[in-house]
Order: sequence, then structure tokens, then C-alpha cells
Amino acid sequence: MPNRAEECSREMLDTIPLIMCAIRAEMRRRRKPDLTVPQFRALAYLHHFPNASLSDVAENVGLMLPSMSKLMDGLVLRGFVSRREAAGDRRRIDLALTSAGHTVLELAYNAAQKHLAELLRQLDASQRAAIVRTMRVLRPIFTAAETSKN
Amino acid sequence: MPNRAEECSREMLDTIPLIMCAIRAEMRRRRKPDLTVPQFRALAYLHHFPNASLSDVAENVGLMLPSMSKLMDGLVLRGFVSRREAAGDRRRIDLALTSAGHTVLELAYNAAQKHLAELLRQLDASQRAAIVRTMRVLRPIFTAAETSKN
DNA sequence: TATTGTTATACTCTATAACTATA
DNA sequence: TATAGTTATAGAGTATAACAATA
Repeated sequence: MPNRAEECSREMLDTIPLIMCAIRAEMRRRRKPDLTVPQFRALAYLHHFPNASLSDVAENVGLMLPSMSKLMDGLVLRGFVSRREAAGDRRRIDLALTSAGHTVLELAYNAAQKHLAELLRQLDASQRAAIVRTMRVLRPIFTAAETSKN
Repeated sequence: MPNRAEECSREMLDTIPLIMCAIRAEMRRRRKPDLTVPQFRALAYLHHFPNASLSDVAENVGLMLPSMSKLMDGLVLRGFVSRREAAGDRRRIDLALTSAGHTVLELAYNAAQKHLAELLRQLDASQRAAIVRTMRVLRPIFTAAETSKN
């Protein structure tokens, strides 16, 4: 087994995008009022980092500052995000999800999760247990890869 | 174990998008001349289905016909796709990758594959073998889910 | 003077509507 | 009359440049 990492990465590359496609399709179907992908990612970021600044969100979603400013206009207008002056520094703004914002995110997540569960029912318990173990092996690797980029 | 499918789907939902993010980042880094995501997907579709019609590609990439027509203008201009009148029906066009088109796809795929392999080297052989088995269990499920949608 | 965010403007991508050519 | 694709036009979304306010 000289080069198992190569085989493993090929298998992943042939399978993961397929799964991701199914996840996205289900999330799209359920997101109540239409959300664009960057809007969705901005909400998800604010879920993980409440009271982030505009620059933080722009940086992590991958948009320029003016674009994120306009995107947030829309999310604030629709009541998914609250925007208020930061306490110590009046140049900055604190962004956070409203309860409506949390709800939108949860709806999409739960829909995708239930859809996946439905597909996984055709497997037997030991196969599902193996999947869980694999995910727990993979997650820390890619969490580390993600954070080391910033 | 009353509800293992639920746990399994949560684990997948918390891990797969992370991996996909790493794959996309690496593909973006390597795609020689800039390709948008829909352009990339159009090329990938033509790789799987040579001599597809414009409507086929539009349907599967998720664009309207005029948008795909313009997108193809760009790919033909840049030499990644050949476009010629279909044999039996002069209304239709046959689209296919040129060798340059194949090359662009392969470069992106190989870069992503090598990057993944690098990350997977920190695991031991038995863990990688388990990943391979898991991918082979999951792939047919999501291949079926994909095709049943059309 | 540097930093945070907004406004002004232009460009790209996509969609809908109208059109051409073939079946 | 229906189908495959193109052209015309308009609407989002994003970027760069210029600006305002605060540190």
C-alpha cells in the first residue's frame, strides 16, 4: 500500500461534491424568502461570531467592503440582522442575527439534515456508524486547514 | 440505537461543507485563466457527456438557454469547447471539450486531488482505508439521488 | 495620518422577451 | 405549429474609486 493517500483523495474528490450538491439543493428548496449564497454565508458567519464587524464578515465571506455593506442593507431591511454602533469605537458597527435570522438559518439546516437522514436510512446501522467515525476523523483535519489559511 | 440516521446526517452536515470549501479553494487557485463556477461546471458536464446539446448543458448547470449561449461564446472563443452543427438536426449544436478544455479540467482536478492527499497523509493507513470504504458506501446513494431528480 | 464604513459609478452575469431557422 | 438556439434589453450583484466620520 505505497500510496493510499492518493487513492483516498481520489475517492473523496469523486464523492464529496456529489453529496454537497444534494445538500445545497435541499437548502435552496427550503430557504423561505430567497437568499443568495453570499447572504446565506453572511448569516452563517454571524451565527458563529455574533457582534462581528462589517470588515470581519466581508473578509470571511469573500466580498469587498462596499459589496458587503450593500448586502447587509438588504439583510437588515428584511429583519435578519441587527446593525448598531460599536460600544468603544464609533467607526465600527456590531452586526448580529435577529431571532428571525436565526430561524431562517435553522430552517435551512434542519431541512438539509432531515433530507440526508432519509437517504441514509437505506444503510444498515454498522455502515452508518462507520460514516460517523469517518466524519469525526476528517473534521479536525479540515477545520485546521481552514483556520490556518487566515 | 433508535435514530442513528439522524446522528449520521448531522455529522455529515457539519463536515462535508468544510471539506468542499477546501476543494473549491484549491481548484480556484489552480484554474489557469479565470473560470467562473458555471463555466467550470459546463466544462465538467461536457467531460461526462461529450456532444451534448446547448439545452442539455443549460438544464444541468442550472442556467437559462440565452445565458448558456453567451457562456459558451466565451468558452468557444477561448478554445475550451468546440461547437458544431448536429448531424441529423440542423437546429441543434454539438458541444464538446477541445484538448485545451480537457487540460484545464485536469489541472484543476489534479491540483485538488494532490492537495487533499497532502492533508490525508497525517492519518494512518487504516483510517484512510476506512475513509475509502465510507466513500464507496456513500457514492451510489447520492448518485441515485442525483439522477432521480431529472 | 490611519481605519471603518458608505456613496457613486461601471462592469459582469443572468433572466425574460422577441426573433430566426429548422423540423 | 413546435423546437433549438441567438439577439436585445433590463435587473441583480460585485468591484474600484472617491468620500465622510472617527481614532
